[in-house]
Amino acid sequence: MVMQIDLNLETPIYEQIKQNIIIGIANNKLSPGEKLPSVRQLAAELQVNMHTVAKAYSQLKTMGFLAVHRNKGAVVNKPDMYIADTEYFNSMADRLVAYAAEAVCKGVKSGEWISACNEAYEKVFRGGIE
Amino acid sequence: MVMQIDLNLETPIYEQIKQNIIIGIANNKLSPGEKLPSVRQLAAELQVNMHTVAKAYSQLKTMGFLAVHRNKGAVVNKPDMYIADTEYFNSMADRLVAYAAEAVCKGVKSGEWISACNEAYEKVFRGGIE
Amino acid sequence: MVMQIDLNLETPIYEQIKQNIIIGIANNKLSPGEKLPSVRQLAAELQVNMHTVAKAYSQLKTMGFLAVHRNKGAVVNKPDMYIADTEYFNSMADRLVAYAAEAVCKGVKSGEWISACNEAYEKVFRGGIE
Amino acid sequence: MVMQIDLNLETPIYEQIKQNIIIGIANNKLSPGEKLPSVRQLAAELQVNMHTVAKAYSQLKTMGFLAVHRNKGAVVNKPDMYIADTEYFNSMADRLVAYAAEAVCKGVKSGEWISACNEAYEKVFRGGIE
DNA sequence: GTGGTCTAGACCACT
DNA sequence: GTGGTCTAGACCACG
Repeated sequence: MVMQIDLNLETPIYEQIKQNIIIGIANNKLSPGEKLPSVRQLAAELQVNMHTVAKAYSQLKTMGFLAVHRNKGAVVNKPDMYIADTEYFNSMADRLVAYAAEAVCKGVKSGEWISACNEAYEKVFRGGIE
Repeated sequence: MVMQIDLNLETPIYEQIKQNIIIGIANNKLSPGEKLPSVRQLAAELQVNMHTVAKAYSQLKTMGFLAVHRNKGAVVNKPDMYIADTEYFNSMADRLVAYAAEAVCKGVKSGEWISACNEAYEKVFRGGIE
Repeated sequence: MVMQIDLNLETPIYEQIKQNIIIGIANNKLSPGEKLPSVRQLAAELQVNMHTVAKAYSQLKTMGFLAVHRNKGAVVNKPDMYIADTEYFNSMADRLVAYAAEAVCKGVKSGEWISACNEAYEKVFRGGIE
Repeated sequence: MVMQIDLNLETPIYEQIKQNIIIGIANNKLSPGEKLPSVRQLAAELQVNMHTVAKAYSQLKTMGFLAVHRNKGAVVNKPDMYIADTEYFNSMADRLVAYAAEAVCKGVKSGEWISACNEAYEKVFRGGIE
């Protein structure tokens, strides 16, 4: 798995790592049960500190996406470990409002907004039959 | 204009102020040419530090939403000062991908995602004919 | 609030800090809304590293016990932020089984076990009317 | 004796093995004088490393539950080798306090706590007259 | 002055 | 060789 990290971005590195892995899970580049590189390996690859990677892994573990073991490294969990609940739907809605507001201000039309949202979804969708 | 600030949120206060103003512009509670309260006034009203409000105004100025004059205070700009360009569309798309990926992972269906996006847009839309 | 930390224990320092704070909340030495010492302050007091305290605070935040702000430090949350759900009851039961088994092996009588459990509860109970 | 090992748990494998054996002794599935499988045998059965089983046995020996002989393998000790002393009661009390504190914080009532403790005890009790 | 992030290096637990 | 813990020091965002 290739990962895109931009050290100049305001987004913390560990957040970027998290996002990359989440995107990987979403579009099936990372399947449940698949092993991720060790913290040391990934840190070397991305040229960042080991602890930064460890923090990303640890938070993904808390979010339910990964299982992390002392000796076996990090492994992608089965989907039932992190399936959406009502609370998630609410927070998702809230976060979208802030983005939508800026888009509206900037004159983005309803159709443009929806098609951008749709493209984003398709871009990361794991594909296959639902 | 009433502003909702939650000091307990992880989002920085100045970001919350920015978002409130942007939402206000989006749904026409704030019209182009309208004068905003002074930094001191708003700070007192929200019970936050003056610098915090100043930072929000300053960034909104950079984003093109406000015009800030030395003695006249802050005024909402005309839409052509901050209309979306290609660069904005790209950054919007990038940010949406991160959200969409988490949603996909958590099993949110395409229809659910789109309707959430649509609701968010309608919630902040300034109304009127497209 | 006085805190008991034993560097020679196998329990990680940050866990000990967490436990001390949880006990403090349980027996009302720490009330909702009360401010905790800053990470630097507590670290100096306990003679441990700042980051170790920060980790404890951060995990207590995740568990819902604390609200942590960039500038205001850590504050004890209101009880409704961390009230027990079914899942908690189950994990609590599981953890108790391991302890009970050892006690049974060691010939601890049912009555002794129950009274020890009861004493532990009373020792940390916040007192007052339910 | 069937043993439940969950590699995905945060609890170290050797701890899980220890707990299983202790629970076995508690509810009389393992009687004093009974021979346990050899390190190699159990390791093969559980599909874990030999050293892991050896560590569990060794610690159980230190705790007084097992006698381990060079060529005879591991045997369950007689109860008088590991009967509770004051020190054990104190450590048990300390461990219970940490659990009780979290329960109290989370609003678990005294009765709920006691009945959970009681159930845990009954679940592992070896049966018979006290 | 507060916590957050990142880096760095050491030692340990686990298998 | 894996992740976990602890220490330490630098810089930044926030107010």
